[in-house]
Amino acid sequence: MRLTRAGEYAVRCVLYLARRGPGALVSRKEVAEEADIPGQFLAKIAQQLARQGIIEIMQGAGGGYRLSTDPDRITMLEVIETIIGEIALNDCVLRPGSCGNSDICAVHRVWGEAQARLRDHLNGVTFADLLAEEERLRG
Amino acid sequence: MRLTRAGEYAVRCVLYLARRGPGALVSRKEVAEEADIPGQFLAKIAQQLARQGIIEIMQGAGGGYRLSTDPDRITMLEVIETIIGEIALNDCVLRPGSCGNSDICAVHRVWGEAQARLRDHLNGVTFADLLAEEERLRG
DNA sequence: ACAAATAAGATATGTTTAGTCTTATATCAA
DNA sequence: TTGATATAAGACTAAACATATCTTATTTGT
Ligand code: SF4
Ligand code: SF4
Repeated sequence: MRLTRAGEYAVRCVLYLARRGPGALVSRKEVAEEADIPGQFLAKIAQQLARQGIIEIMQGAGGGYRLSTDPDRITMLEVIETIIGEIALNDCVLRPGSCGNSDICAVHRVWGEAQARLRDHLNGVTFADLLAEEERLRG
Repeated sequence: MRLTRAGEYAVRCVLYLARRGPGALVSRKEVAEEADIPGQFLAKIAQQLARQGIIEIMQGAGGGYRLSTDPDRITMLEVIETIIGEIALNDCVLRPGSCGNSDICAVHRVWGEAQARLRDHLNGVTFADLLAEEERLRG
């Protein structure tokens, strides 16, 4: 895998929305400025998050973004994989056909297990957890 | 992180050398053909592995590559990081200065822990383990 | 001296990333 | 119903990176 800039921005965006409260409708401009994300780039990312159902986008004057569900039901894995696709440490894990050896390859198994552990770990972290940790760090 | 093609080739190269026996001197041509690696590209990768002390390169006629130590003392992490640099899930983990928030950022901690776990896991797999697993799969 | 083999640097080539630009569409409010 | 505000969607661009290959030099054994 590789966390691209877009993936990092997606996490920042969702975290900022979570921080503003579950129901808050926040303009793209505000998110972009406060979370330090290039505005137009954020637009692309938000559209992907919306397609995935993680956020809702309101168009037109007074529009903006809001979370479509509670922060404790959104995990880091979801947000990241929405943007960069399924996390894969080696291509052969995602597409076993890409290497003819994959069914008898010992290395393949190592990648598979490492990937599974990483995904499980990230899937265990919700944005509610992140908010709570932020509180702890601040206070 | 991201396992590049070069990283994958490095693992294949070391695994092939381990398979041929710890002391065996194997020509680049043989490694390239048997492990399915473009010859000149393998040369570059081998040079990096040699600089790191993982393999030894003998120049001149009758030259080639050999492991410089036992397969049970070479881990996947070592080989991979020799080629692609330290595994990093997010840039801020490797270079905290790259994001001003890193010391108060809850997300940062998640990346840090995930990265540590992944590296530990890969550091626990030696090429002797891989050879043993290959035996098990074959037999 | 010659042949075999790797070293090292320069040079493509293709893909991905990161971001911008432009035009269209939706919404609110006067 | 018109204008201002805001996002949608797709085309486009520039830079970085990955994946090699080519060329010339150097090393080594016979
Ligand atoms: S050799 Fe093994 S690890 Fe490498 S690509 Fe093929 S299956 Fe995957
Ligand atoms: S916001 Fe947090 S996770 Fe993102 S780059 Fe900065 S420190 Fe790292």
